[in-house]
Amino acid sequence: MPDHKQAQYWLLKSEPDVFSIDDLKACGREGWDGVRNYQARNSLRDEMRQGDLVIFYHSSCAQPAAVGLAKVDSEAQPDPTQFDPSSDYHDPKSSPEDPRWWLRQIAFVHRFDAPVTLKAMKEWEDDLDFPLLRRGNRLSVMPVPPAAVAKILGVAGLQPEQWMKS
DNA sequence: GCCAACGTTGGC
DNA sequence: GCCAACGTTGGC
Repeated sequence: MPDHKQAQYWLLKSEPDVFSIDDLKACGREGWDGVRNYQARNSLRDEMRQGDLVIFYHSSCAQPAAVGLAKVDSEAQPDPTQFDPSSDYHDPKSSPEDPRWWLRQIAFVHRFDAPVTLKAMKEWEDDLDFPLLRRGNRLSVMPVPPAAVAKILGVAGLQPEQWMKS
């Protein structure tokens, strides 16, 4: 069981062509819909807590990198796109009585002055237990160990203590 | 319940 | 564009 007093940290992947850190900065807050992987769903629905810090990551682009910070800004909500036949994320096997897919509202916090690239992170010791750095990882929502958060913040020129206190 | 086929992710 | 990794599907 997770200790619900303990701060937790997350990484959310987004393709910048679709939704970038600048898009989040512009709108301020966005429902993180369209997640259709059960492990990621479980993180969204069961493990995140309102206020948790999020590392925003750009994937499938020229320079994959952590590009900023956000925070979990709601309790879990059913993802409405699963019930919308016109949506790419429609799931005919799900029902409003027993939703299969969930989302959280995500709020913008900070855009890094310079991205913390995947290339740079791969230089780190691999005892961090950071899922992003594991081979073949495709999770779009994943926990980040505090040591990795501190490293990312440090490379981004931020004071870890300022952002990581719970 | 097994597992081959298939689709998707995502770095390169 | 390539391809490794991995999740899902569906026949049996």
